[in-house]
Amino acid sequence: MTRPGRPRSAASHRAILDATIHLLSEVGYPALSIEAVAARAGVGKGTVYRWWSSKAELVVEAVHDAALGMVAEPDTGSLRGDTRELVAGLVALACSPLGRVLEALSAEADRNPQLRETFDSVVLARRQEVATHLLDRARRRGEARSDLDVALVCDLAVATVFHRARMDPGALDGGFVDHLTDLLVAGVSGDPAQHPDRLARSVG
Amino acid sequence: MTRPGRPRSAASHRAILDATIHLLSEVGYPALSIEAVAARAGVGKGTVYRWWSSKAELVVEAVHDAALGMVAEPDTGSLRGDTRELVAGLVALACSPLGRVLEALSAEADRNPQLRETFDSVVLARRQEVATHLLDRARRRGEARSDLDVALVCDLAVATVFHRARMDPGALDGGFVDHLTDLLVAGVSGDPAQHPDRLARSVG
Amino acid sequence: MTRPGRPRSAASHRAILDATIHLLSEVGYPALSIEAVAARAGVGKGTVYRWWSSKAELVVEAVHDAALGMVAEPDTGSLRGDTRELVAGLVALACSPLGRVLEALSAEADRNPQLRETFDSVVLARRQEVATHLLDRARRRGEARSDLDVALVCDLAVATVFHRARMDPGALDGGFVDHLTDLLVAGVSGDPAQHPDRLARSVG
Amino acid sequence: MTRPGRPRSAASHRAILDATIHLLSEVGYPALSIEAVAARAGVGKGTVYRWWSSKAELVVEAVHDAALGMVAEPDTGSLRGDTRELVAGLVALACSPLGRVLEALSAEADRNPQLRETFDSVVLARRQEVATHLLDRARRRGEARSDLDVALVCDLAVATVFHRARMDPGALDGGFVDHLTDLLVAGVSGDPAQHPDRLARSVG
DNA sequence: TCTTAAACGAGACGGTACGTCTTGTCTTTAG
DNA sequence: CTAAAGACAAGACGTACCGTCTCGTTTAAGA
Repeated sequence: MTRPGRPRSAASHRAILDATIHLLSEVGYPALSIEAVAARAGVGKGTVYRWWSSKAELVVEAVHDAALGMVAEPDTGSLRGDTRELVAGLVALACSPLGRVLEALSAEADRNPQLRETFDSVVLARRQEVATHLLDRARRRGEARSDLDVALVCDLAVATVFHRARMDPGALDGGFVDHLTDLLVAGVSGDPAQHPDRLARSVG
Repeated sequence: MTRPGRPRSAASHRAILDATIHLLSEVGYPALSIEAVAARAGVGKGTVYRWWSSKAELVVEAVHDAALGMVAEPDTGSLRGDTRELVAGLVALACSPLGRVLEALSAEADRNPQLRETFDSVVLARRQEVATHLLDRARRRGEARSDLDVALVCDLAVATVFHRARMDPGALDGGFVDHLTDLLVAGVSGDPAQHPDRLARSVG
Repeated sequence: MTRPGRPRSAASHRAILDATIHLLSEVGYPALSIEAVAARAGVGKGTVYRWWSSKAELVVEAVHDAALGMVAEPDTGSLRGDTRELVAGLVALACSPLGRVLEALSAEADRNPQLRETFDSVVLARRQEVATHLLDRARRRGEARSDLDVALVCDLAVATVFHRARMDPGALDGGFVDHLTDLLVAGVSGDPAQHPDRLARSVG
Repeated sequence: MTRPGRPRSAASHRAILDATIHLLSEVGYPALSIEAVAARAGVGKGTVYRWWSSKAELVVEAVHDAALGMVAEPDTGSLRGDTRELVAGLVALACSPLGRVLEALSAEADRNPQLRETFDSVVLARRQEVATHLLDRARRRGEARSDLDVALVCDLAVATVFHRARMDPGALDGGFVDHLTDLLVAGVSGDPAQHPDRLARSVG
């Protein structure tokens, strides 16, 4: 027993999500208009409004849809190798068409919790998971400190890559990946005992 | 010998810049409208358009005007102390009203080079200078590696602070400052010899 | 031997025609929507469109359906009596629910020949027939001129009644019927010889 | 001391009224859209809405504006001559572009009192005035009955002309004018004493 | 003082996009 | 094969601003 009436058109649904992603990457979030999405998708405005009640809702679904399965789990055997791959993956993402969309999203994140959550789940969450495993392995090999804030390390990497992508996209080359990897590995493996305050604390 | 006619009204000028900063911090860059600036400043729209030909130009001047002399040079005697103060200063900036404006600016930076340059000169340039001195002193004390990319370290700090301010403003507390300082200090002082490539290079 | 498949629903057919008439009398022709007809008839939109290809076609059938046998043939023995009854019948029609529908129809007649024809056949044709007989009898009694344009006299009566119904429905009372009858009878029985041109013609 | 701000643009005002009249004559009242008026006038929608709050209001002004000084006062010396000129004037009006507009207006009159009033004041009022003078003169010459309802006579003429214009525009020729004049003159000059009822009444 | 001319406030202008509504058509499942 | 349901493309609705423009008024320097 199904609902009567004409079912939702899969073609329209797809066309709208695609148009949204393309327009987002071209004009950014604030300049994205539902009218333009409908026109680009070859669809009536009503069809968009029927299924998504706001621009944010539409963007959220479009981004989730576009970002399915985009993080691989690196396991090269060394902290440096794994980190480099994670950073390289981030750079690849930031440089992809979806990257421009995500930049726009993060830019809007402080004004719309829905978008913040989307950026978080698409860019950060999976990477934190991956990074957690990565650091566990590293710790077992004695390559990493045990008092790390994984979320902070992830934010460090993500923020820096997206910041650079925004401020100087040309600089996102292999050298950048190397240097950032260096800093992260050093930070992650650095002996906290070097620090007098922490030394004092751990002694006391 | 001055131009004939009524001179520019200093009061209007000030009122417009102030209104711009306030509105920027309230609604962000994309939603900032000249109409609203004019209304808030108690000024005709034409007066704004007479002196600034675009929203970007207006924002650039307003931000520069608001950001005069906001970075102190820390010198605590230790890398960790100096770093902590730098980070704390960044957090303070990001949490200030101007901080919200700058966030918005950095968000828009990938669409407008003029804004990128402004963010760069107001937030990054002076801090890179400060960080350079800070690291020089640290190196002289043997606390820092000698092969550091200062710009990258600065970007790391700035990007992370502003990223957190965007994604989770509540988390910008003392603990955050500590952890970020830890990571930066570890990264900056970390032994590059741990890296096989660099090891090979230093050996060869 | 019947056609295969589900037969046309007589109930739907009736409900649609009735809904059409009621809505026509309420909102008029231009504001009549197939959607509203379907809703009022408790029927799917498609069912209406299946059987009538346009609003005009639907209205034409509905009006013909509603107007079956509505003109009686007066024969009171005098021109005045017959005329009064004809006019009274027109006023009754114009005041009836169907009258409002016909007004709307005549209003739209200049944009749609199909509607013109319907108005003509429902309102005018039968009345011209009646009026022809009426005037024949009058002429035989010496009450009417012999050079009358029957169609014009009919139009005069119909147009005036419907015009008044539109412009001032409250004025369609017995006095109005009297006065209009007066004018028509006078016009119909008036001596054409008063007219110099016609005088000249009849002399020559 | 005048109002501050830019004054209303006379050109836009004119263009909007003209566009309204032209579109009315092309598509009729119900199909007239403010959007189309604005486009045709080369004007923003907002400018139309700023000065007229509804379609009806706009149409009312446009029609009044277009109808300034369109009724001449005939005085040929005879009832027939004056009547013929009045009828001919009506036919000319109904055949003019404004005529199509007025037809549309009268069609809508039963749904909108504002439009009724406009049709009345533009088409009827001035003609009733003229007809009153015309009949006064005729009565002084003994050409007309003294118990006439001038408004009814006017309605008769106006309704018939507009009815014909709607139902059969091609028939609005000189012959039509002649026949209608005949009937009107006969009706107006017909001896009411011929009528037994009235005779009885006047006797009693 | 009087003249001059730019700067000013106000706000109308031509536009564009909004989100809502209704149109007639199309496409499904149920009967 | 019809009926009902309802999704669809299209486009007008009236609103809200956009950035430009055109007014009458204000204001200070130069004559």
